[in-house]
Amino acid sequence: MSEVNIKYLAEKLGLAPSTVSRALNDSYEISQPTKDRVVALAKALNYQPNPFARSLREQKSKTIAVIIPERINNYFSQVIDGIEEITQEYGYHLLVYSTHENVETERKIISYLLNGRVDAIVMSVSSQTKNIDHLETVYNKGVPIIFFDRICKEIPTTKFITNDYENGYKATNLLIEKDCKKIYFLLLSKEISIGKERLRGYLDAMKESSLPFEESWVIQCSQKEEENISLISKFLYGMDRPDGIVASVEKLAIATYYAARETKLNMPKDFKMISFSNMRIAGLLQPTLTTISQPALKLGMECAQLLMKKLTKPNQPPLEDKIIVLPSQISMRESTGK
Amino acid sequence: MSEVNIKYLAEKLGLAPSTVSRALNDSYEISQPTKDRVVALAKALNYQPNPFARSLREQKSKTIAVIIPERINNYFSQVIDGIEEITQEYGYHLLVYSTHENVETERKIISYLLNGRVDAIVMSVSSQTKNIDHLETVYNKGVPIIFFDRICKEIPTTKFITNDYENGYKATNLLIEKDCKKIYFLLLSKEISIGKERLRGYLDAMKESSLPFEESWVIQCSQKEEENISLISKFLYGMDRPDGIVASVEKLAIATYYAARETKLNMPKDFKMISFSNMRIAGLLQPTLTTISQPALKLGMECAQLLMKKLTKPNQPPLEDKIIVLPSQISMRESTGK
DNA sequence: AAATTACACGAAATCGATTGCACTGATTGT
DNA sequence: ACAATCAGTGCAATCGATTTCGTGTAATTT
Repeated sequence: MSEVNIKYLAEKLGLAPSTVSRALNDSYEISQPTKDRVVALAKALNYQPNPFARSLREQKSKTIAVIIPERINNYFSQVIDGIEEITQEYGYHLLVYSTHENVETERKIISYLLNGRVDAIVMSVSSQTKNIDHLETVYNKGVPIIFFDRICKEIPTTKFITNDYENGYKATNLLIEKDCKKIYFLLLSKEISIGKERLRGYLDAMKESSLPFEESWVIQCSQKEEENISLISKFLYGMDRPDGIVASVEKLAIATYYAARETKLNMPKDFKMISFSNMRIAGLLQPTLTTISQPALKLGMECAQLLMKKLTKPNQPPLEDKIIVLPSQISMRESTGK
Repeated sequence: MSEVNIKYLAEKLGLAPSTVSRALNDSYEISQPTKDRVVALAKALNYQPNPFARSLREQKSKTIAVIIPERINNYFSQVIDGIEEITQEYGYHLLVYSTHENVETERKIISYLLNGRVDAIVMSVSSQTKNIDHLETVYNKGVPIIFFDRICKEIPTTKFITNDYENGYKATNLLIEKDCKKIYFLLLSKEISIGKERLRGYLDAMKESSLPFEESWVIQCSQKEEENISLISKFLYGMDRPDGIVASVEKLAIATYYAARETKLNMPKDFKMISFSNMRIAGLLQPTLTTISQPALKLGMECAQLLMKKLTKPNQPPLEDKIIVLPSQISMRESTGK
């Protein structure tokens, strides 16, 4: 590829490779005239240092892995945009992987990353993840790891989430205020940390209200769109259907729209819904969807900022074991009634 | 990080590093018993070869760059999913970059990749891209590059697109069949190759019909959502507003929905619309949107397949200079009338 | 018995950049 | 006047894996 290497430059300049290297790195031991000559030639030949030689020597890759459960999801796209915005400034590169919500894939991806290929990992765990051996391995190897959204509490590192408990609570109360008497909660999977928090908010809100509640109102959904639609349709067909639904993730809200269409029920007349979602077009659905949207871009930026500090400044302590909570925003729309 | 290297293994086994390397690579010069011992220990210690040492030596990175204009777009997410599905099997990694439709960013990203960091580039050029020096540099350096969707015709390499001309033509005729008399075309930017093709299809369909046509019906939109909405609203307010709209990209269709709401016009009664789009929820909009959706996943997979062949098989010729066309699919929905 | 050959493995060079140490010539201190 | 200091540069080792070229042994051939 690029035949212009440091040895070639050295030859052209009548200097030693080491001198060229030091000149390019602006070392104090090199005289200004020499530096100027070196830099000039490097620019003229468009010299680009070989990243692998450098990584090998320095034991760092200037690369960060981002692992997400799915790509077709605005939320994750926005988070990555946020991460990239910051890391780009520092000359870092992003390896992006999707687990497709599959733990086995997650394990495999992680195993590829334990050989120094990346300097750090930013991830949102798959909904299937129960056994966290692979995550512990990462931690034990000393690779900085940051979790976001779907975090793994057991690993002592920094995690970023939104105020899920609070919003689960608020969302539920919002439906209660709108006079809903029977509120269901759609859960993607019990393993997801944020699902749990949102559920906890819902449960507490239900408990505090004087409304009835049954365990079976917490609906465990799957990854498969079709299954979810028929599952939701099933209980919407029932005489004892809910008149309020809290969807813990966007795709369940969408499934509910399809189910509503199938069952010919009218939203918000027959039932109201609120969903956690970062869709841009929530305002174009029929009816428009009341959402709780997460500050995805900001979250990505903060993750990256923290990482960059850790990776680029000398003598940084390990990432603190703490959870940073960013506030979400509720947008009232038609699906919860006017 | 990982202290288990080939030298360490060699020591433990009482062998030379070269022997260990050969054993792990299943060289014919190593006896079976020795191979077994080496492989066993490597597995036991969970030995992972250092990717940089290997890349440095072999002059290849097993990494591919994917450059897209924006992340928050299902189409691109699906393409990347497709690419990843194939490249993962071959042990390749994906560096993903977004240009945010900015040529300067595009240039910068490309410049980072010319030092051997990646073995190939798969990209969709930004809508601003006119000057293609940076793309020519890539080509001249011998880095395999594949374009998709928004291609750069001037570079002699393989490009993947969908049958944009044909679909622009079909979409327009579809509106004509639905009795539209005045059909506008929403264009994102004249620089985008696919925009041009879709436009050409529209123009030809208009020409062939007996309908009137004016140059000003091709609306040049920008990247800014707000600007587009007010631009579209403006002509929708006019007395001589269109009764049919072909949106060349998804975001313009969305802007049109907002504009329709603002101007209190009814779709499909007052005007009909068809859009190129890969939205999953086109069927949930009000009215549901008739779309031409591209085979994004498949496109990604075919790109990757071609690349993998080029990169993993010996003595491959350069990527052929040709355009591969994949068929899109039209989904009729309410926005074009029943 | 000498020579060829197959086999199993080791030594050292290589990829390209960085860096600890050594060396030269000039300047400063005593 | 002679040692000590220092700026400016080169030499060689290093990072970890691969690979070229050998080496030594045993088996087989002539």
